[in-house]
Amino acid sequence: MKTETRKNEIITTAAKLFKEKGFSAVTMRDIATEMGIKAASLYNHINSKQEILKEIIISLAEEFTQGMELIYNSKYNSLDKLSQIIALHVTITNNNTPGMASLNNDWMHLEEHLNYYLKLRNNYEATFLSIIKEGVSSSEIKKVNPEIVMFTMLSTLRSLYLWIPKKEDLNANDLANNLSTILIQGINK
Amino acid sequence: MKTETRKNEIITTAAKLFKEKGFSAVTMRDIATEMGIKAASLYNHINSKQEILKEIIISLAEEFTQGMELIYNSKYNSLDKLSQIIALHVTITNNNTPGMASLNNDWMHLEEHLNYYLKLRNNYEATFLSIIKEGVSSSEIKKVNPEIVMFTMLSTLRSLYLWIPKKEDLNANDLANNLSTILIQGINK
DNA sequence: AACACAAACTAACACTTGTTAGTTTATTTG
DNA sequence: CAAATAAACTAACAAGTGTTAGTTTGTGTT
Repeated sequence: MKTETRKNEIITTAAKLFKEKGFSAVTMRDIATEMGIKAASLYNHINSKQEILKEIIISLAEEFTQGMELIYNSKYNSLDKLSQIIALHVTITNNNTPGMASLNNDWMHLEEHLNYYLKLRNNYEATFLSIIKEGVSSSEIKKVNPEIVMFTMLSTLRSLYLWIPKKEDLNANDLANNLSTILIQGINK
Repeated sequence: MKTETRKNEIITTAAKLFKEKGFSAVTMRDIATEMGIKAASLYNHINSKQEILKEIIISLAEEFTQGMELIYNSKYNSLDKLSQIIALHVTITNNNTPGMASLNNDWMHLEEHLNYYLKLRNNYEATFLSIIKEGVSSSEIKKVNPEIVMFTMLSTLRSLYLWIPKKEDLNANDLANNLSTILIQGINK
């Protein structure tokens, strides 16, 4: 595809603005102005505002699905799998912070692609949950409510997009290690 | 004030819609339709769409500020204070889930009241952080990065509005206790 | 009966929205 | 040079936006 480069510039610019104000509050004129062109010119490269959102969110969701599948099918124990899930989130978020903001906050505006997105998300969470339950069964993990464990971890991981840009001194590896320690070992001495 | 009741109905209805689609995607006509009246009628009770958002967010932010002040000045040890912060979030969120969605996702649209909101939030986080640092100093808490600890806890607590409505079987007390265990003791057996 | 008032209404406004059509400009390719 | 193509432009649209003005309706109080 020839226009792929310019199209990607639009998507990147849009994602940055979507992160700041949300999908609905950003206009096509906002995106165009940010790029130094007119709104109508955007349509030489993209078909609609919706399509921009879809491109941002679906590719990320598929990346997570793929990563989770790999981890689930690996032969590590449950706690190591959880650490790898943490690393997966840190890596993806580190590569595309603005996109993660849209994934978290604007998925409900996907319209035609909403069902597909929800399918991926439900599948992701079901696999995540089953890894935790395996850990409880094998006595690696305390007898705690597995859903609350997943909720705690996912909440933290889904918020990474807010914190990573504010802490540029922390590298991705250190952050992943710190999070593993805190989430798995707790903070009590 | 006499019209306080009707005004509160508008705010409650708006908060519910804001939770589903976000502030910017909800129109005054949406809110009115949900209440079975016309958009113009809303203006007998409120001054602007902005004002609705302000009423939702600022009152919650002040509630958190007040609760945090109480906990900070109490004579409990650091870990107990952290448990109380968890309970504070569970209680407030349990009482107003839709409002918490706006607080988390739509604060950037506060405009005139944005600076005041940010002041409250910065103050809240600074106090939170100092409680964690005290715990590290007094050796109650492991030598971990205090900011990452706060980030982990706050991410989880700020996401409660998403999970509480889905788990009506869990009562507030159980949830707070479970979260305290997981966040403070960890999940490793 | 007369009045006050909360709360709804209709109609309209000025502006913003996403998007389309048709055209121009500059660069690359044959 | 000629042709093709990428990428910008101007102008305009139909629909939707928050909001205002002025009016009507119903209910309770003097």
